[in-house]
Amino acid sequence: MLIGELANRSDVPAKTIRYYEELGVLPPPRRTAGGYRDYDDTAVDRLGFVRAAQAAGLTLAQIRDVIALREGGIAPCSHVVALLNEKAEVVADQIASLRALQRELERLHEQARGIDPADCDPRSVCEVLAPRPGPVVRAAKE
Amino acid sequence: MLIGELANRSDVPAKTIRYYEELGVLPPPRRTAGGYRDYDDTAVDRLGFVRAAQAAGLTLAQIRDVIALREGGIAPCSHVVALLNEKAEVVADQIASLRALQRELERLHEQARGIDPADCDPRSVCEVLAPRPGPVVRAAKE
DNA sequence: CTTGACCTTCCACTGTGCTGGAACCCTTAC
DNA sequence: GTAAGGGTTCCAGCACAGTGGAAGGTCAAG
Repeated sequence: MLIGELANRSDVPAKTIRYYEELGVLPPPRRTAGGYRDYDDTAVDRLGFVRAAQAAGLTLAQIRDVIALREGGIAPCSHVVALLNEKAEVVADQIASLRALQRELERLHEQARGIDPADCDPRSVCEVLAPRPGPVVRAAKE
Repeated sequence: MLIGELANRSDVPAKTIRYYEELGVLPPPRRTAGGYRDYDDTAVDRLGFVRAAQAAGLTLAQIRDVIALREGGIAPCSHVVALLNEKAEVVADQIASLRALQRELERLHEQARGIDPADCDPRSVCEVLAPRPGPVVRAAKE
């Protein structure tokens, strides 16, 4: 099957499929006489795996490594479990930061209630955002 | 004061200060005869505001716009409140996605318990990540 | 023989907030 | 005069997962 059909069947854009190949997430398929990529059905399974792994929050680099283990003849299960645990920690941290930010936003909301724009000292730009309490919390990333 | 002193006093790297100027977050200061940036004390306040606004999760572009209002003689308070509300919504969504991801990770953890690597069909790469239920949840971004 | 759909490669760009480095100028002390 | 320690500009790149577009090759139908 050509790349367009694979794209349709897997619901992954052809452009992305080529990108995955470049990253090593998808093995280079054989080519037709004309130089077109020619996939077999396992490519559909593979893309399904990639989607499942992304849904679990793995990066393409991690997914590539998992696949490399499998291609090297090693069942990657324990490696995958370790990745999932790692990810679970990261997610917990992210949730914690976001919750802290949520609290900060609530505080600012409260604070805004008590402010008359006319009282606002232009030097502070806007007192609604006046910094106050303890450790500064940066917005969570990723 | 020169940029280095401002950097020390505000705890923002000189490089970052120049970057903020380029973005329009900091007004271009006057220059010394030798071409050095020469700041007054208001620059320290301004950087304090930027940090507070970042702590509330605003982007530099949003911060720039808030500052532009203030420089245009308009008290930006109501605009800021709107931004904070917007941000609060985004944060709530992010927390929801991360929690969904957390549940998915727990599910996979459970699932992994019942799997013997030897049973794993290489076609699926690793059954620990076998997709299962309904809507696929992508990892939260930002 | 040409049109159109499909495929190929390659390079650049997106958003976000910086950071690093090169090559060069200014100021002060020695 | 020269060295150190500021400062200046501009260009490049980081992570991340793609996306857009140009220039061109392949293949089947009309």
